[in-house]
Amino acid sequence: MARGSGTATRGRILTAAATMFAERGFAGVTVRDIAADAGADAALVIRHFGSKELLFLEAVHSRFADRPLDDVPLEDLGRSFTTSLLDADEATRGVYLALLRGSDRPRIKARLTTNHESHFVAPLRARLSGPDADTRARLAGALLAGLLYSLWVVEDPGLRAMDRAELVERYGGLLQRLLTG
Amino acid sequence: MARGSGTATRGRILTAAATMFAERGFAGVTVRDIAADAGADAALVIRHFGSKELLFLEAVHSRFADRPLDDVPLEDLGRSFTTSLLDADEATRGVYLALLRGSDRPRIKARLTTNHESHFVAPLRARLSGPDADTRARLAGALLAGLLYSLWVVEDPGLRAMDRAELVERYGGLLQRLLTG
DNA sequence: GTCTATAGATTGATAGAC
DNA sequence: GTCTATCAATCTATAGAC
Repeated sequence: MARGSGTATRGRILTAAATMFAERGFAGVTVRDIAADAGADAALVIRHFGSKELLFLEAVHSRFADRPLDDVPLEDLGRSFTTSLLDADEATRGVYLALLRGSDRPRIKARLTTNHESHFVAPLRARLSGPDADTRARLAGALLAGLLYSLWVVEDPGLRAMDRAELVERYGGLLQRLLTG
Repeated sequence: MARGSGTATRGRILTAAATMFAERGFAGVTVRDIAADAGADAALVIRHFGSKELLFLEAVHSRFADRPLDDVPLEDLGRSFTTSLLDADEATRGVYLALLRGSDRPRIKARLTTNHESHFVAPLRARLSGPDADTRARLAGALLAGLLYSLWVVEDPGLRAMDRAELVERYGGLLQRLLTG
């Protein structure tokens, strides 16, 4: 067992925490809930991770596809990235919502910010060039975040009912125009 | 005093609640806090409003400018709407964040959804025509929400540091292209 | 209408035995 | 490393006197 990886119980707690936080958010889960799910004791959870918030930060990791964009032609980037976001699985959505709704806590907000940067802005900027590459990537990040926000947080019924291919074509097309004007 | 408006105390509770919820969010304020700020008793707060959540829903109203768009030429709509959002005051931002972070509660999420519809989508759709007016308005709503999300929730430092006029020009210009392609 | 008092439940976190 | 027991501090909401 690797150094610092702790016991099997620690691993079970981490797994339980990741699942439950993604399903019910930070406030919706108690330390006791996690302990019960992991077949352990509440005191042990705190002993291993220090606090509920530290456990949250350690357990919850965004899982947006790491780098599915390297092989994509530059002119397909907008639609391709949009597609990959729409294909995000339930757990990924859950983590996103948990971070969002827990963002009144400074450390959770900080995590949300770095996630936004590393998952949305950075991958796009890496494919762009020119003096305003950073600006375009950030504007594109805002654009993409708006789509997820509308679909997953607000749950705009009109957007949800929209044909997926048309959504990719129109929103992804708009993104593409921003990236390679 | 108008029928149903209740007492002066009721009004003070409502005012205190609106202010404090906007500043600290739903979870960050207790009924006791509100009562103390209103110079009343916690029990009275519940007696008047039934529950903390009902008080929240009654006290918190989004204040995005109601309809500043009717006099705006159609070709300036994108930049104009973007500008008005960037000019939102502190209290408006607070309400938006409180709704967002409280959206794990079904009734608060419902409020967020209707606010999104009435403040972002509906005003734009009212100015559009054609068979896909509704679709374009909803996509535009997502776009705008993404900007607020990036600036106010994620607080993307790159976007925050950006020149305001350039932000309006680029993001508002993109919105304009979506509205009147 | 307003208050005191308190129920009643839950929470995160700690102390200390084993 | 794991558990029992419990602290100590919340919180929302209610009952009932005035």
